[in-house]
Amino acid sequence: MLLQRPVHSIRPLTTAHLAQTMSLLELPALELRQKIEAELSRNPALELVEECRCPTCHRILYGNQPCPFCIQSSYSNPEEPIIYLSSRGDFFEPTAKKTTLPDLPEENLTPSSEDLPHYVMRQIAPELLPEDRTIAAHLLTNLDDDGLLAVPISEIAYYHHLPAARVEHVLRQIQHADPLGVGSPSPQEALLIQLEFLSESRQVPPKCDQAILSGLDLLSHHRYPELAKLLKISVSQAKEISRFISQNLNPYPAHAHWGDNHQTPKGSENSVNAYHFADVIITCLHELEDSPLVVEIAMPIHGTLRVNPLFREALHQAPPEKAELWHSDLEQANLFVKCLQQRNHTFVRLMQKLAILQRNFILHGESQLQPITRAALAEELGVHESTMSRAVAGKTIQLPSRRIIPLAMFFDRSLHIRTALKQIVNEEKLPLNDAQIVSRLSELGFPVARRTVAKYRAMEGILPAHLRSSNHVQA
DNA sequence: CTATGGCACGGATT
DNA sequence: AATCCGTGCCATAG
Repeated sequence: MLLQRPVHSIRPLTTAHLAQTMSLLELPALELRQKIEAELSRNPALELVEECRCPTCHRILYGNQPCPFCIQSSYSNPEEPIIYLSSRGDFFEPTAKKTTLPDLPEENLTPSSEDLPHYVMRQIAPELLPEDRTIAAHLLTNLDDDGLLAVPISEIAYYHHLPAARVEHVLRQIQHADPLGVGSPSPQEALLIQLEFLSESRQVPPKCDQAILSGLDLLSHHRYPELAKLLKISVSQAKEISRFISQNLNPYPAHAHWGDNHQTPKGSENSVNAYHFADVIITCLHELEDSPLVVEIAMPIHGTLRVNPLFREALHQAPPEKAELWHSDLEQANLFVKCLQQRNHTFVRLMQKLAILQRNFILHGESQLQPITRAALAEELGVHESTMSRAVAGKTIQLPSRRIIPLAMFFDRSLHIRTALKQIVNEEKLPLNDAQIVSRLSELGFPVARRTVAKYRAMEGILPAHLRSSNHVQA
C-alpha cells in the first residue's frame, strides 16, 4: 500500500497510450529491455539516470520509490509482502558474450537457447572468481539447444591457455546451477549429476548410476530384459530404474522447464517455453518461516528511465525546422515513461495479490497452490481480464527455493491435485490402478474422473499401474 | 474382462 | 474468437 505512488493520475489518454501500455505489459523482462534500449537510442528526449540506491540499505531501486525496507522497520504482519521494483540491469547484461569474449563465434547461439547462458551466469557469477567468469562465459556461450556443452573442454582450455582442470572446475559449478546438469558434455553426465543431487535427499534405485553410464541406450529403447541382464538385476528393477529416471531426471537440461516435465527423449522439439531468467524474484526476509516475503520486480535496465529535462528546456530554442520533430519526440518520451509506469504499477498490484494469496505455495511448494483463475484475480484488481492475461503471459518468477517457474503456474488449475496424486503414488504400498487412485483422491477432497487421473499421471510421467509393479522391492 | 490410452466434444478460460 | 481442460465413449492390449 505504502509504496504505491499515485499512478492513478495517469489516464489512458490516447489509443496510442493504451496500445503501448498493453504491449509493454506483455513483454517479459528480456524483451522489455530490448524495447527500452531501442526506444532510448531512437529518441533523444529519453534518458537513463543513475541507478537509485536506498541511502540506508543500498538496495538498487527503480525510480524514486520510497525504500520499502527502510520505511517501516517493523513488519507488523508477516503476511504482508514487501514489494519493490529494482533495476538490477546487470543480470540481463549480455556482457559475458559481447565485451569479454569479442572474438568468439556467435553462430552457435540460437535464439531459443540465448537466454539460458544468462540465467545460469546470474546464479553462479557471485561465487565465481572474476577471472573464472570469462571461462564460464565461454562455456555458456557454447551450449547447444539441449543445454549441453557443444565443444570439448580441451578446446576451451587451449583457447585460454589454461589447464583443463581449471576449466573443469568452472564447468562443475555451472553444472550444479539451476537447470541441474546444464553444460554437461553428454546426456549421461547431466543425468549423473542430477542423480547425485537427488540421492542426497531421496532414495534412488540401486545401480541407477550404472544404468545411465552403460545402459542408456537400452534404457531409452525400453529394452528392459537386456538392461537387466547387463546389470545383473531383475527386470522389474530395470523398469523401476527407468521409471525413476524418466520421472525425476532430464537428459537435456535446457528442456527442463520447471513444472512441466514432458520428456522429449529424442525429438528435439524446441517449444516457445524456455524460461531462463526471472521477471520477478521472491525471497524470504531472513530465511525465517514467518518472515514477510520480499518480492522484487526486476526492471531489466540500469538506472531509471525518464524524460530528459534538458531536452524539455531545449525545446523552446529549437530551430524551426526541427521543432515539430522535437515536439513529437518529447510527446513520445512522455508517453513511453508513463506506459512503463503503468506497466509497473499493474505488475506491482498483481504481485501483491499473488504474494498474499499464494504465500503457502511460494514457501511450501506445489501442494499448497490455490487454484485461481486469471479472471477472478482480474476482477479483484479491477482490471480487464485480458490485461491480466497479458501480464501473466510469458513471465517467469523465481521462488525463494531458487526455482524458476512460469508465472502462469500460479494459475494452474490442477497442480495441487497432481501433487496429491504424486504423493499417493509415492506412498503406495502396491501399485494402485487409476480407479483406486480416483477414490483416494476423492477422499482427500478432489473429485475427479478416472480418465482425468490417467491424464494427470501422464503429465507427471508416472507409468500405469501394471508397469510400476513391485515398487519398493529393492534393499 | 479389466485397465489404459486415443479421440472428440462441450464448457470454461484466456 | 481461440485455446485449454475435464470427461465420456470406444478400441485395444494384457
